[in-house]
Amino acid sequence: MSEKTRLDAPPRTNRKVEKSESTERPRLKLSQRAIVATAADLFARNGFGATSLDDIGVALGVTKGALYYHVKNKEEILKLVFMTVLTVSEEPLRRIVEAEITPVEKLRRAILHHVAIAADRSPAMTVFYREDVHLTGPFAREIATRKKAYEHLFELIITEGQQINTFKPSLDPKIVAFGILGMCNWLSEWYRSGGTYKPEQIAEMFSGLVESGIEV
Amino acid sequence: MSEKTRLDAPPRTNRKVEKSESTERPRLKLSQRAIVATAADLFARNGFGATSLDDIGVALGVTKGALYYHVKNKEEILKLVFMTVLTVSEEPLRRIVEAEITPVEKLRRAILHHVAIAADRSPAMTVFYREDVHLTGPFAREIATRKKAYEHLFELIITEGQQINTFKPSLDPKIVAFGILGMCNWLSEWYRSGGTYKPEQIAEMFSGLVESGIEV
DNA sequence: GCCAGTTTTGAACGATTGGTCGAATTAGAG
DNA sequence: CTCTAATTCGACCAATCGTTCAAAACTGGC
Repeated sequence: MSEKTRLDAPPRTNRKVEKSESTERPRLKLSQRAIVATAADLFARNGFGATSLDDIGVALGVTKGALYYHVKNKEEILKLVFMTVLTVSEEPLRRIVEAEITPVEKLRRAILHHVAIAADRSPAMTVFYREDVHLTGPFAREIATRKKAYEHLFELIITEGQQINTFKPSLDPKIVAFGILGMCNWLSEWYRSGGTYKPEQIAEMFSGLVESGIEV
Repeated sequence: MSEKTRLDAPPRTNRKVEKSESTERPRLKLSQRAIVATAADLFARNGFGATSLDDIGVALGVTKGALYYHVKNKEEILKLVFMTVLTVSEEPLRRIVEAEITPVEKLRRAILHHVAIAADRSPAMTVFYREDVHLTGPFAREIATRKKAYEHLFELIITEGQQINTFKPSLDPKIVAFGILGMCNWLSEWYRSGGTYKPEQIAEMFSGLVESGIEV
């Protein structure tokens, strides 16, 4: 934690609770993978700027100096979080768009795909959309570009559906795409695993809503 | 700016450009209102944790010490940003829900209301949904509560529409409400004033999408 | 049980941060 | 102009930050 702004009455949360006799910490083997996963969690919960390398180290049961053996920078950790999201997102969606199925079916699968990621990889997804401000230089531009490309794939599905007259031609594909993406991305604000619905069920409801609307 | 993490090649953006001969700065009269507005802008662009009080001072043409005459804390600034959002959001939506109009019309107006805020107050809205992590104590809880209440109002509209058989009874109002809110809130990620559409047009497209769907 | 390579420590660094405060400045009323 | 209160300055503080690095600790193969 180590919040930047501390109030008068410092709400210090007790860290390092487990200090039993011999076995000190869980101490899963340190690796770049573990660092990124833990960091994603902390970044999502406390924000990138308010998460110190100390925090990440403590969460892993390790000194912050040790992190630098596996990772170049704090920013590199953030970059790796972004990369994991893109890695699991881009390819599958591309395959859906290129598949030989109806636009309706494409849209359905695309929504399921996106909802599933937003739900299952919730921390990384949250970071992906909240902390892009902290990326700098060429990488920031690359992320922005690939994000746009991803959104464009949704747009393509809409456009295709309009061309074969399955989707209303009056709607602007870009706006519709943004609407759908917003609907799905917002999951990371309210979805908690173990809730009433599983990601597939939510995806189905979203699909139904987008396809035929809410009116009876 | 003053990023916490600096890369090897520091991409320093030139601040303090305007340094003409006599008239030094725009120097609008300093006030709590001005501080909050400027801070909202900076928080939205660079994040709360990465925005220093120095940054806010510079943006206002003032030393950071001066800020403390109008404001107690850095966190109080953040609190005030949150309050401005709630101030313009809650009351109008409540009036819409309580109005004597059809649920369809309520939903239409609610979407317009929400889209307009997300578009017009973009920076504050961005902060509202990105930086809630940095709130602590009772205020954090209050914001969470009022946020939930706001969402619940959307839910109410859906439920009402289902009861008079205008909306499909099969849909879960909560999920639909979250979907609509996500669609609208996502505006702050892509909407830029002066773009192709005005907020009212976007709201209309969203309404049409939600009401009758995308299929022809 | 020794050795080389890998991994972690722990202390230190320079920079920046949010916050404080008395002195200096400004503004307005009389 | 004068006096007072409101406002701002500018220097300062303690804490925390990301980062570095030599030394220590651990590791597996021989």
